[in-house]
Amino acid sequence: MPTARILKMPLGTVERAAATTAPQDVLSEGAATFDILRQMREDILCCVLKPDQRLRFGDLRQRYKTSVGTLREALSHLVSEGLARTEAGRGFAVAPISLADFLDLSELRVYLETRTLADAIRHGTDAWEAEIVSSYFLLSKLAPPKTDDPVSVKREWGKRHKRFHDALVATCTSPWSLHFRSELFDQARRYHWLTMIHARSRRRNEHLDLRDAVLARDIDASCALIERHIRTTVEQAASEVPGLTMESGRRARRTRSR
Amino acid sequence: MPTARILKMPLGTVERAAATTAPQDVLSEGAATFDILRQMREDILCCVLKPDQRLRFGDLRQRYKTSVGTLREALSHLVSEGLARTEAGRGFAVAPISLADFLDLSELRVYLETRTLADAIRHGTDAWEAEIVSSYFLLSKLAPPKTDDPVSVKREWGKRHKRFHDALVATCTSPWSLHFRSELFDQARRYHWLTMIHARSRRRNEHLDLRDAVLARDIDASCALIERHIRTTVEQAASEVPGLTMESGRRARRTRSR
DNA sequence: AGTCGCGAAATTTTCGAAAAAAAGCGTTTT
DNA sequence: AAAACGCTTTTTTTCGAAAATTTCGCGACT
Repeated sequence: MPTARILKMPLGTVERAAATTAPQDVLSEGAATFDILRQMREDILCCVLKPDQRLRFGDLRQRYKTSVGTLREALSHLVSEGLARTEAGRGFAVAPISLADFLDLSELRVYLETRTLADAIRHGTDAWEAEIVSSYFLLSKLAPPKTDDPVSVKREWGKRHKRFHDALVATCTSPWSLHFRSELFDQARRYHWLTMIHARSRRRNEHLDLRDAVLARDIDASCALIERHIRTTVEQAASEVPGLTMESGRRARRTRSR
Repeated sequence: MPTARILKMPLGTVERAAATTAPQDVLSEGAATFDILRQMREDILCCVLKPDQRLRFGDLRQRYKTSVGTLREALSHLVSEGLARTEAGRGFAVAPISLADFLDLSELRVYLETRTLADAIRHGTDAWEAEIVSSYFLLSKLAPPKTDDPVSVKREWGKRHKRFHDALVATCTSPWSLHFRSELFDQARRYHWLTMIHARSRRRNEHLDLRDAVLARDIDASCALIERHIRTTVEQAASEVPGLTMESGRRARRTRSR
């Protein structure tokens, strides 16, 4: 069973806490390419590289201090993950965002998050609970970042946020579900930064409620909470950030027409 | 079964716009890298490159007549698709197969196939029906390949089989669902060749039944058919091909110890 | 016997330059 | 004025060799 490995994993490691046993998440941890890939992924997720932004090799080479080949391989991965696009002969660009896309992926997310969470609760262990407690604690020590917070703060919060959510579903027995869940979670992260900019009073204790429901092994309550967690964010985005989310569609068309 | 509830669940409300742009299926059709990628994918899907087989650059370079960089990029993609694995410094290998994996991915497939099919039927058009008729016709002209059929025959049948199934869900309005469905469909293809080897009398008209149910716009019947289509194959594999499906686990270990 | 170490061979990873393709631009043509 | 052409510049794509790493084989040591 793949879960066995998760359980043995030391809980202190901040980096790759969970989801490592999924079918193909692991590229090759030690390689330099992997570092570049991770950096670029973070930059896209945190919107340092903005949607629809063109990714020229000249710039990238300078930014990441590496060769074209390595970059190309990393970009290739990002395309597969849906974080970048490429057209023959026209290089790469950050994947666009749109309200339609956010709605679509959130809909699937609800299914995958509830499915994996329910299964994880059924197969929960002590180590699983411990990692949930631990990762929640780390998350709670950081306030959700505001618009003008430096990127490093956003990055760190994003990391802890992901770690917490990964911890919740870590004991799910379906590697494929976990894999797709993780991919969609990352996709959603891009939209989160946009909604946060406009979010006035942050709804407070959703993560705490979630943690407690999960630790109480209450499947129905947990799934209901995570479903609302996702749906609330979508609705917020749909109503509060219409300008930004629609903007990318225009920009995408402009790029193509030129 | 939870699937009954799933069938009635309508998809998100506002996905019309998203229907046109798939998330990331298209790499870059014109490029040479894309050709190599497609060739390698086919070779893995048809088990010309066998599960757990190591993919050395020397051999690959000769086989596909291309450079290391290009190969690396293609392999990189295959890893993302879950058709290959890689470990830092140890190169690439074809992804292993196992009964557990087949069971897991089939379970998710049932959900994604029924979800996309139901939505596609709701949004069906004349062109959609025409392509279903056409692709079914092409599929029906070829008998399902036997064990000793040449690879080219298997390849062609596989191509038509995929085209038919793609046609069924073509008008689904959820790009993400379509994307994941397609990925899992390809994964399942690898297992199909193994089960076919042992399948005695091929159950005949499943595709025809499916076609007619879909054209009649009967969502419940269509979904029930495709669900059984998937489940039957899994059960067949589980009971009839225990030796083969279990073998890969051993082989994987052997490769590593070597 | 087992294993530890060390050099040789095989293999992977990284790199930047050459080739190919696209974009930009000014001039000419309709 | 808009389209068409040919030129230069920019950017992408492809390639194979150099560097780094792992694997293998063999002899010495515990």
